Formats: sequence, structure tokens, C-alpha cells
Amino acid sequence: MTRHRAGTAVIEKGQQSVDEILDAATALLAEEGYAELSTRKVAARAGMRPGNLQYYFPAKRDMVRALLERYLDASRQRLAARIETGDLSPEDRLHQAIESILAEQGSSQDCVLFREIWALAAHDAEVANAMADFYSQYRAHVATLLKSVNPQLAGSELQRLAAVSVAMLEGLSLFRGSDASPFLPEAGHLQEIVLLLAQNTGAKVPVTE
Amino acid sequence: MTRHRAGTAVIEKGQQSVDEILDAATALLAEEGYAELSTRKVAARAGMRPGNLQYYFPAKRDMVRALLERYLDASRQRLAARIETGDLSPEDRLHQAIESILAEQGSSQDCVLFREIWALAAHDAEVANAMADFYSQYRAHVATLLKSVNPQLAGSELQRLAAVSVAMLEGLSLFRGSDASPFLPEAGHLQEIVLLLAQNTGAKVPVTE
DNA sequence: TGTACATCAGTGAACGCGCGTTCACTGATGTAC
DNA sequence: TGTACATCAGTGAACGCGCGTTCACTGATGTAC
Repeated sequence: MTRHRAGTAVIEKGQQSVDEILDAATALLAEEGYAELSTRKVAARAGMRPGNLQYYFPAKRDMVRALLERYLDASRQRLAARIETGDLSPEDRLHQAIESILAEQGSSQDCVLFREIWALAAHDAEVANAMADFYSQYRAHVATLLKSVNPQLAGSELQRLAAVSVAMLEGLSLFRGSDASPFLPEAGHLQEIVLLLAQNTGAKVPVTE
Repeated sequence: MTRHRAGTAVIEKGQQSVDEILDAATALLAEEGYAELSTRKVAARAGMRPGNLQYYFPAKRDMVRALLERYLDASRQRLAARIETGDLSPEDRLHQAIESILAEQGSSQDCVLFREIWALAAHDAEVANAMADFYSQYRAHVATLLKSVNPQLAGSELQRLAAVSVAMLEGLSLFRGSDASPFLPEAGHLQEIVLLLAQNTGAKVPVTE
């Protein structure tokens, strides 16, 4: 017998409050990490009382889920929008995509949030699923780009190459922000590398000797 | 005026207790994540009372630091030991190194722990430094391997390629364990890729068109 | 070998605190007639 | 236009709990003479 709507949040007028809560929660998650994230801190930062936060998100878990969905959706859309533009050559599209991805990583808040989400995903199946969805689409985009660069690529070979490219890009994001990691490549270098992989993987390169 | 030694832990006879505490803490960190890690749970799992844990680690922070140092040291040593063996050809050494690194990632506990540590590092400078040290050595090892494969590689180009290789390997570890990520490459594929990069980066490959 | 004593290891109870969550309540906003 | 009423948004106080940490204490282990 609660006054809460079904689901996790009231939709209509309180949308602004919902946004303020999620903004505050996202900022706190990035600044202090999930271990330090509490509903009371979020409420305080959003300028409301704890009870009011509970009105929108009956449980902390609901708030975190909403924050994750909103964040991953936004990230997905930004990436898709940046990648899909244009009547460029395949090589230029690839270059632009890599620059977009690096730009996305440029904000150190995003890098930190992704690290938090990866850690969360290890202990929460729902988060793990959301991440799997996200990266599945990400990988599909990259696969399309790779195929446009080298149409001979196909099937599991293409998928594997896309997976490796994504792993490389995401791996690099781990090292961004840490001051003590020099030698991080720029977009130009990465395009070189990905092109090299795309152009040479289809055409069997000798492996040993 | 405490009975505790300087530093974080008593060394001599209680070493076994220290190990039991760190074993328990490591297991809990991997299973439930840092947000769920409490000194009381660790003490219970190690079969002792909270007060006794405090005898060895005056503050939770000390316990976590010790756990991290022990874990990273062990990981470092395993990698170094596996890589340095043998009178193999450069290509075979590379192959063996990649297999070792993948084997290290094979235990899903290690992947999970690394995700936790990456997240921690974002909010704790001490952890970030420990990670920077770890990966600095890691990168240096990889750089040596790359140079043995292609002696023309040198300077910042070599370092950058090592950084990319490490990023790729660490990025892949993010996707291990998540059931929903197929298309992960095997050691053979990775060796192919790294060899391709090493052999072609020194010899300037055309980039556009 | 026995005794005295310092140190080491471990216990048990208690502390204050921030946490997630609840609940009865109040005021504001919209809608029906 | 005014009145009655339902719903929406927000308040304030309180709850029980697990947390990190403290402290006086006890028993075990080693060392000196």
C-alpha cells in the first residue's frame, strides 16, 4: 500500500526532480565512487530531504539502475550520432569515429564512471546485462566501420577484430586520467593501427618466422 | 599510546593471521566488491573477532592497502616469472607471454579484482600510484618483447606500441567473464595482431588512401 | 630447572555514526461540476 | 467563477542496523636470571 507508481519513478511533473536526483547521483558516483554513494548524500546534493528522494526512487537500487540506464543511453546516443554522420570515405569515417570515441573518453568523468560501472557489473547481473548490451552495439558499429574499410572481412573474423578494437579503445580509457601514464596514442596513431589490422587481417599475414 | 607496531602490521609470529586476514579480504573483495567489504565480514571469514583484526590492521585503510600490495606483487611476480624464461625465438617468447597473460586473466577472480582496483584507483591516489607502478613495469616488459621482435622499434614509438598492446590486453580482460561477450580472440590471434603491429609500425605504412 | 616478567595474540563488550527506509503529515496543483 | 476533492510533491521525525573503532581485559609464549 504505497503511494508510489509502478516501476521506479513518477514520470510527469516531477521529471525535473528525477533529473536533479540523477544528476546529483552521477556526479557523486564519479567523484567519490560507488562505495561512498548514499541516498542521503544524493538527496542533500539535489537539495531535497531523504524522504522526498524515496518518493521518486523507493529503493537505492532503483536510483542506481535509473542512473545507469540514463547514462548508458546518453553515451550510446552520442556515439551513434557522431559515427553516423556524413558522406566521407571509409578511412575518414574511421578516423572520425576514433576521434569521437577519444573525445568521449576525454572527459575524465566518463572514464571514472565507466570504471565504476565495470566494477559494479562484476557483482550485479542487471548491470552486467546493460553493459553487455551497450558493448554489443558498440562492437557492431565498429564492425561496420571495419567492413567498409576492408570488405573482405566477414563473419567471426570481422567480429573478432571488432572485439579487439573495442577492447583496445576501452583499455586505453583505463589509462586516461592517471597522470602517470605517458605514451598514450593520439587519434592518428590509433587510426593507423586499426587500419593496419583491418587491411591485413583479411589477407593472411605470415605469423611465425 | 597503542600496542600496535609502527606501520600497518605486526610481522613475526602473527604472519599467519595476517595472511588469513588478507586471504579473506581478497576473497570478499572479489565476491562482493569493495562497497560490500567490511572489516567485520573479513574478521568473521578469517575466523576471528573484530578486535583482533584491529590488532593487525589498526584501520580498514591499512588492511586494504596491504591486500593491494600483496596482490599486485604476486601478480607482478607471476608475470615476470612466466615471461623471462627460456632461450626461445622472439616470436615464441611473444606467444608465450601472451598466453601467460591470458592465463592470468583466465581466473575470473583476477579480472574482477582488477576491475575493483581500477575503480578504487579513481578515488584514491595511493592506489592509483600502485597501479601506475604495476603497469609501468608491465609496459616495459612488453616493450622489450616488441623490440626483440622488431629491433627497429625504439623511443616513443616503441613505448606507444607497448602502451597500445597493454591496453588491448587489459581491455580484453574487461570482457572476460561476462558471458555475453563472444568473439574474444585466442592467444594465437593476439600474437598475430601484436606481431603485425610490431613488424609494420617501424616501417611506415601508408595511412590514408 | 624454576620463577618473574615482558611481550604477543586474542576476547568481549561497548561507543557513536551514517545508513536505507518508513510513515503520518502538510501544502501545492490540477480537475470536475 | 467558485467550491470540493483527488492527486502530486515535499517534510520531519523516527526506526533498526551494520559499520569502524576503542578499550580494559585475559591467556599464551617467549626470555632473563
